[in-house]
Amino acid sequence: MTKLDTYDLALLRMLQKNGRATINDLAEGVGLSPSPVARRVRMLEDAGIITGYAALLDEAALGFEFSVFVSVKLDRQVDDALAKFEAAVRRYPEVVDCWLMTGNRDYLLRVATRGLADFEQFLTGTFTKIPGVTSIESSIPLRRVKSGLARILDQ
Amino acid sequence: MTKLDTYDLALLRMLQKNGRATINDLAEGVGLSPSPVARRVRMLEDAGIITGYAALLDEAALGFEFSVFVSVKLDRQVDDALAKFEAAVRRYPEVVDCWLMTGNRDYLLRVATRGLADFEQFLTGTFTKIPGVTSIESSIPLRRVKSGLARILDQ
DNA sequence: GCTGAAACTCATACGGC
DNA sequence: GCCGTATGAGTTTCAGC
Repeated sequence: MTKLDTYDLALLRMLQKNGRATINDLAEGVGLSPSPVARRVRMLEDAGIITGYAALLDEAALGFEFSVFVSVKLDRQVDDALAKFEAAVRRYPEVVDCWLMTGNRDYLLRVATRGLADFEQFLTGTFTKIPGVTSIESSIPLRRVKSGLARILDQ
Repeated sequence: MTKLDTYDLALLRMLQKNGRATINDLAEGVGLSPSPVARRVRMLEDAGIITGYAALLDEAALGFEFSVFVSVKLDRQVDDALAKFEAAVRRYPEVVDCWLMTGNRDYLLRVATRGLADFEQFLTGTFTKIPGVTSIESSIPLRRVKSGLARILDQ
């Protein structure tokens, strides 16, 4: 991995705020001509620093207003429990985000559904049926205060 | 808010996977000519369903490998504690994500830093100094299993 | 509300510094 | 490694259906 200079960091900051910024926009923003900007952006993509681009969707506007944080503990006895659980989690669209935590086979998930009824159906109908899932604890958020994608670069 | 048809949903799905997909790509994907696709995308933006576009950055590649989930409880006595806390949280680049939870003025945050040392410095040096912050509980994740931005549309 | 074509903007590659 | 130009994509608008 090559070292990033201030131009690269400025480009990342701009692209994090607007992933559809044109090369010309970026060039003007950082004070270079379009050619080196295009080359640098391609470098950042090839180096895996920019992993992709996405449209940001308003979950509430799409009807998925109801998020729940779910804490899950897996049974130590069940073989391949982690692998199977993670595969299932990746498959379910309801699970937006999932982290493996330190400790006792704990996972933290954010599940987004249309409402409490849909959430309950997901939980009892499909989620608890994943082999190895033992205890489940749900926490309900009131409101999202800050929704970052990744750490915003300093300065 | 107008009802979304299957073309709109297909466009959202494509743009969620690739926020830089061209109008021509999208047109081919959904089976329309470029003109109506451009119009529909603009409509989705204007309606606030697409709230923006972002480059997805690899936090680890940028050196922010160390994430911590922080649970915070605010003092009921302190006036404006919530507003001040939220303003601070929005200001700190270390705080990537923050949710107000149901219950007793609880917040759940994800904090991303370069390592344990930086995290400790952030916690003791700046975070605990926010007025009203009483109890803090940290949980350390091992690995991110799924990193969604928003609920992926069904089907 | 879609199609297709024309005008314009943007991206990419290359020669020169 | 950057700049400037030229060529080819991509975008946008408009007339016609």
